Amino acid sequence: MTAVSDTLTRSVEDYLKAIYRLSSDIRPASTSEIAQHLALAPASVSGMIKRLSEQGLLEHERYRGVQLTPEGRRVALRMLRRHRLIESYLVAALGYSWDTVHDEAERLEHAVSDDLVERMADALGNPRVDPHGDPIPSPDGSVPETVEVALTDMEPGHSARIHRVRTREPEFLRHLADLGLIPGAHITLRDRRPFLGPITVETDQATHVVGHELAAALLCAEEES
Amino acid sequence: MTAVSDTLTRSVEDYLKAIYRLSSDIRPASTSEIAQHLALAPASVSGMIKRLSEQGLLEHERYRGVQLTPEGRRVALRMLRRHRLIESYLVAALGYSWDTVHDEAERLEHAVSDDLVERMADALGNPRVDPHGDPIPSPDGSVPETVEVALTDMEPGHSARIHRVRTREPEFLRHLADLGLIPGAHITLRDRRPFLGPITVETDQATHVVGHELAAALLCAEEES
DNA sequence: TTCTGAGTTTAGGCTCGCCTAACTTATGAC
DNA sequence: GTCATAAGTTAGGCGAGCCTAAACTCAGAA
Repeated sequence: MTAVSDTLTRSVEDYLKAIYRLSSDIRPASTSEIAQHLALAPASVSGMIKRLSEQGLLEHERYRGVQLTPEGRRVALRMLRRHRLIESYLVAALGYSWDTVHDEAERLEHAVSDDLVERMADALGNPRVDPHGDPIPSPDGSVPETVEVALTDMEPGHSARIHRVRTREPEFLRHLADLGLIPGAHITLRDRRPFLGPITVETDQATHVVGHELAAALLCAEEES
Repeated sequence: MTAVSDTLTRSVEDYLKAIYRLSSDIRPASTSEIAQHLALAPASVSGMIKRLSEQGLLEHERYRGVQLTPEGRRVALRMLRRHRLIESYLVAALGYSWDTVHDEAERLEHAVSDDLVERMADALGNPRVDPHGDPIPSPDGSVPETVEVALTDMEPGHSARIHRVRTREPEFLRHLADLGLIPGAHITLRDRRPFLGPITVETDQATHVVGHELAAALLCAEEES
């Protein structure tokens, strides 16, 4: 068996990850979006798209954008599993904080073997989410669906549990950790000012006023109050 | 500060490691040796040697061979530290056996950050040797000197402690582990047949007869008997 | 319906790191 | 001292992956 994933370069893996993130079943990813995401010139992306669609990793409709094929999605999910498990391992086993793991994982995800990834998973007891609350795809590529609502879309008075944090900015992450606004925390929305105004949120420890941008990064599961 | 080591490719790191291994203060590494070691065509090595000597990482005397400059040696030792610490970590923390860690470390050594390497070192209590008994260079690049003699060069009746194992062949390593011939083991040479004949060696548990090739891979520190 | 501009693709060029083929150098046998 | 040969180097080529500049497409405004 010679799986496609055996011969992929680091670059290709990054393209597929980016396209996975930027596209959906109903919306293809555009050349310029991908270029932006990877910090490359659009022309470079066009070239790579051509190669990858010839390899059967994505579908390309000229001037319209790209979607992953099942094979391409398989690769992307494999990278996502690696990335999130590596982040989890670095935090749990080597004392990294959640605002510093991203770059390290970004490099390691291309270098680790499947064996090592699964050993890390076992050592952690096969976690289902990473330190930011993002779900870890299973080895066969399934991702649990969850219903989440941004803190900015909740109604005042409602309670919820923080599920995921949608930023990777170290400053944001450190600030959120300082306030106790981390995955698993129980919160109640107290006030929401209009026009992207600040949000007042109560944790089990304290009450904080946070900016709209920060609140929008917090994805929550609402609870009966 | 922009250290040279910030911009090196995986390939360059491998060349420097190979040259470190193949050369000494008195003997330069030859083009064909390096090519052999890296499984490349000699012409490719010639090309890379040119680039690396222009970068100040090695000294090249045409048709004579290459030596590392202090800067080149610094890079090589940094890679060696990484490699050996990664091997140590994988064995100690993730249950790898000493015959399977090499390939994994070979890829990871190019991807880890200095920070991660030092965290692994700390987690292990800053070991001085790796699972094969090879010394781990310190962060500043110093390598402890040790006096070692191959089992094939010892006199019958003499006792010793196994320091290092000079092979990476998984089959050899597994076999040695089965016999208890691992770093730290106390042994006594019982018999040595001439003409590269078999060696009889006694451990604390048993007595084994091993082939010359295997015995030559065992580097020992002799002890008073 | 035509035109314009944003977005996309093509054309051509570059470096890295490898290759093979052809040439050059050093060395040791005679 | 000459010369055959092994070792090393140069020349030229290729794919990956990036770039800039130029050409093309599509969609929305006039």
